[in-house]
Amino acid sequence: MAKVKQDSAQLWGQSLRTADQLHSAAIHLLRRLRTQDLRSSVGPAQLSALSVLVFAGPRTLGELASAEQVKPPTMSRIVAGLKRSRLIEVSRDTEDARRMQIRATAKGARLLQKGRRRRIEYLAANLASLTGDELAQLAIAAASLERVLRNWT
Amino acid sequence: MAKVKQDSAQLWGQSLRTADQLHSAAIHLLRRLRTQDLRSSVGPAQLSALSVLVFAGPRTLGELASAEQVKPPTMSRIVAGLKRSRLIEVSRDTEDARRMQIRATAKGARLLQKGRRRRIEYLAANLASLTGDELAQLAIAAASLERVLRNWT
DNA sequence: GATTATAGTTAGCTATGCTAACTAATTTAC
DNA sequence: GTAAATTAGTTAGCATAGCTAACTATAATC
Repeated sequence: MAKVKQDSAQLWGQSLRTADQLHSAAIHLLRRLRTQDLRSSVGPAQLSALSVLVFAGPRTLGELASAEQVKPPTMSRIVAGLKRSRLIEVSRDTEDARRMQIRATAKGARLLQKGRRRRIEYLAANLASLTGDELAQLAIAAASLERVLRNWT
Repeated sequence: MAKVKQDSAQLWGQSLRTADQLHSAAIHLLRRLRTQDLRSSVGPAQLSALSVLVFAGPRTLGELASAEQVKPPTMSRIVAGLKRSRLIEVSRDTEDARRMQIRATAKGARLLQKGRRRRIEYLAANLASLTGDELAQLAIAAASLERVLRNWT
């Protein structure tokens, strides 16, 4: 019993240390990558909502808000901005006139992919200092992390 | 030559895929963790600047701005907010009266550590779904990533 | 048909980002 | 040793993004 207790305490300790490292690394990583979002004149919240539409398909405003963990009034303004820039199109749901169908336009998809490619190439270029093994481990770890995020409580 | 070329092309391909995963994971991770900051009544930019002061020691406004990759007017307002909440103290540099010496107060350090612990414990709790091996790999990967960030170009 | 619930919007607050233009202090040039 | 240039930070003004509270419009329920 004492053994089990000690083991799980150690595991928790390592979880805490790892969580701390991940937290710090994620903050600093995104801060670096943010510098690549040049003069797109589209803010980060708009880009992030657009990415949901591009990668997960059309959504209602409420679905977008919950995907982005934001309240509806906030998403309402984000959608208004994207619409003004013609990066999305909005129509009424035929079944329920309260709902909106929001979809990315071709222009929106192009803009997103371009910015995303810029960020990712910038990061990939900086991963070049790693060995092949380290890179492979990083890929495995990223997959673990994605699983953790999918199963989040 | 052809062999080398092909190898480095494959390496670049894996770097791109890994970069993409990391990018996505970092975004979603921080979005989750952000939900733990709600009650602190101190915004994310203020918390982040405060963390620099707590972990790296006193700084001038310009140093803080560049550490946070933000322009001086923005940091000026962030500092004003922290000062209003008495989380930092500001004094003039005795050598150069243009400069400010900004340091965290005990209250600031306490608030930061508390919020940080909340975030990290939340993340650590969700890492519990990983096996010990996966957790260990994640820790190694986080260290690699931190090295990449330190050597960033 | 009246009430209740749901989807989004509007109004108004705060925080955070920017640039341009300013003040004040220090350094450099002559 | 003063005038000019540089440096540190602030102020003003604008845009984006987050929130709550209160609203409109549609749908579902009783």
